[in-house]
Amino acid sequence: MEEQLRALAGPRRRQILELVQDRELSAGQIAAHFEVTRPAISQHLTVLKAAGLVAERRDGTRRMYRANPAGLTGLKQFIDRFWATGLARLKTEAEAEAAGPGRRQPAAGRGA
Amino acid sequence: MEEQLRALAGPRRRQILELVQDRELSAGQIAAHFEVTRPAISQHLTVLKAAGLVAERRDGTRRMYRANPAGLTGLKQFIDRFWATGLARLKTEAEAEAAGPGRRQPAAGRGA
DNA sequence: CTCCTCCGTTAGAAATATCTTACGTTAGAA
DNA sequence: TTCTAACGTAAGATATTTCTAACGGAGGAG
Repeated sequence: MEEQLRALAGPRRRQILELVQDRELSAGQIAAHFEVTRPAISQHLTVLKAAGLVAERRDGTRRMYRANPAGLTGLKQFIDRFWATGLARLKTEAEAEAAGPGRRQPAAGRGA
Repeated sequence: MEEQLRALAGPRRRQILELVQDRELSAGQIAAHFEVTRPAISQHLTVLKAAGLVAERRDGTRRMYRANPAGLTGLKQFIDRFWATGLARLKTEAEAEAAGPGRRQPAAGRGA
């Protein structure tokens, strides 16, 4: 998950990912969308591939890339878990607040 | 979202986030869990706070921190959207494959 | 008031990321 | 084979990140 976060942290790589999200493009086609040099894009593609966020397919002398949603599995789980835990805590606190801001021992929690 | 991704990309900051996910801790208590110096932790907390991933509360001379799940909203949406789009594409391709690997014009899609 | 604790901020060193230029490799056309 | 197109890789410059050491301010105890 470390690799995926670091890969996504770069804005250029997120843009690349958007490009190949719903279509397959060659390295050259991807590079044509940006103002940086082609080797720079190639390096970004290497990082994305290492993180499992894009899949590579060879077609003669070209290399075709497309997004690989499965590579996001770990990160998605991390965020979902965090999100769920946080919401649960907020809910608990809201209930405690509703039960009585001054009380110290609200009547052993029956939610809603 | 840029800020949140860069904040999460550092392993140390993810560990901090885990620590304050379900309890509130002071800066000093957080620092005590790591082997780096206290100012380093303070800087990480500044980054996390700027990204909206933690909330700060003052208690006398101390500063208490806890995770703020709402700060993940944008990133969660980004990942969920990406995930959904990718799964939809995979599903479409699987159906096309099932309809006939050699065919060029499968009989206008009736799913499953 | 003085003293002490807790913490953020600054300055600077070391590691890392991102880009450009130059080069090497592979696949197909002539 | 020779030539060309499409890419990846290596080397090096510059910017950014992450840490440590030193310092400064705010809040309570005596």
